[in-house]
Amino acid sequence: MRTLSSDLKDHIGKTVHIQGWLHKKRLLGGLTFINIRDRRGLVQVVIQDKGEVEKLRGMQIGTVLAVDGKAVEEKRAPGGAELHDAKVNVMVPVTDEPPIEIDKPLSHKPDNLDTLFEHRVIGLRNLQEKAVFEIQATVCDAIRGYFKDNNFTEIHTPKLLAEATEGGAEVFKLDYFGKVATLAQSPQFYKQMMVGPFERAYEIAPVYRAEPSATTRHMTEYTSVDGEMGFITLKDLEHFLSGLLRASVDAAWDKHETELKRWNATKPELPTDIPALTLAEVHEKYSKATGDDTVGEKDLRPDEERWICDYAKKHLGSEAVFITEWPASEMKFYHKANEKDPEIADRIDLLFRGVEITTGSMREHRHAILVSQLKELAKGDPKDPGFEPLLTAMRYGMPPHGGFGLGLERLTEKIIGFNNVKEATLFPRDINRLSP
RNA sequence: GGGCUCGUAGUGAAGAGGCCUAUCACGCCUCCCUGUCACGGAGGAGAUCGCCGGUUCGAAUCCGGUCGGGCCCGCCA
Repeated sequence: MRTLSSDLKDHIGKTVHIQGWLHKKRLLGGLTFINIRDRRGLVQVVIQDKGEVEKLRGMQIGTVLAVDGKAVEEKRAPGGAELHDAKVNVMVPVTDEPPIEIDKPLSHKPDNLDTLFEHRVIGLRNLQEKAVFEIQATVCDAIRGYFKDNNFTEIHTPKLLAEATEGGAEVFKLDYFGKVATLAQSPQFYKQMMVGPFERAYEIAPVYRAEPSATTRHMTEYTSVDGEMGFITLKDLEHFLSGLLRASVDAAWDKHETELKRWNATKPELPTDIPALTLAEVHEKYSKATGDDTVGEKDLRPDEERWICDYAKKHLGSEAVFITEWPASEMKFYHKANEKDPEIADRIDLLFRGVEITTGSMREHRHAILVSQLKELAKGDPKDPGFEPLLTAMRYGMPPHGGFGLGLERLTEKIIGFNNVKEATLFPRDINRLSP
């Protein structure tokens, strides 16, 4: 029976069998300490028998070991317990020296990120590095829980599509048995259609963007958290997103405070209702403060996103901020213009610690208006197989509805306090990286 | 796609015309060490300074090209 590192203290005085990876060797002459890593953490093994130590000669970090020994309470040991009288069995010997060291923090300096990703397979064995993805898994769990608590149904939509549809982002094209298929840039139309059957639906899945962007915010493949709900208003969406962000952050801090502090993370300040500013207000404040005139611009500059987040932290008591009242002239064809002011789109962006993590909007659910917006804004053909199903949904009854897309890696990045989204991505994909 | 910037042992860094036969730390190998936990100590191996060309008596160092990173902008989320 295998005992896990975390359970050693429950077996004091007993002989136990542990299995894991050699994580660290410390040879002190007559006394040798080794750390063994398993899925729960590390266990310290003390070896005095020269013959047992000799079995580890030439064995590199990463060697897979099984060790039998006696669990002993020991104040001087990490975790308060350790293994004595160890009998070592090398299950899988490793004699090649690892390309990077994993028992100390890996360099996350921008210049060294390439090395970090090149040796990702080994680097993730570093406890601090793998914690990034344990935190991400917790965030993902929290998001699922929040959706579930709000009566959403999880869906899985196709990533292979017939046409380039949404407009905006470039899509990847690929050969599909002689036809051209595209990779989904978002589950946008499918999640909207699924409001019909489910009223509330969500998906957490990869999406693909063929934009040749080389920034700290962009990848060609990322994990999109998509939600869509019927019978709501833009204000409802705002509340929902406030709750979603707080649930994510709280779960991460409840479960991983130690790891987050090791990354020098601070718990973000987030009020119950995240403050909202209009796009015009942001331009005005930014222009006044920096002397860089952005008034009248139809989007936010990256520097404005950073600046307004600093502003919100200092003056609004929040490290996240909603941006509202976007120009209707720039909206996607499936967005809905504001009923009272048709110059404004019912769209809302959520900025968190300097980056946009979410875009949400009300969708145009009235068939006739959607058809005309499709023709005018996207120059699209309603008969196109890429658009036709969405229009069918509207034709046969869709309530006012809205939804959002959230970048899981950007959220994780900013919870931990990284500056590059790729640091929060297991195996990042960008314009020049396809491997590992 | 544009601008700026960086490529030096396995990893991280120093060196900015001759002090370089290239320095340091970690890792690796050998030896010493019984409470380490980024253990400590002694010794050793490991780099044609990304690549190609040029300037110069002399290039890791200057110039041009090239390849590969990074950051910002654009595009986008």
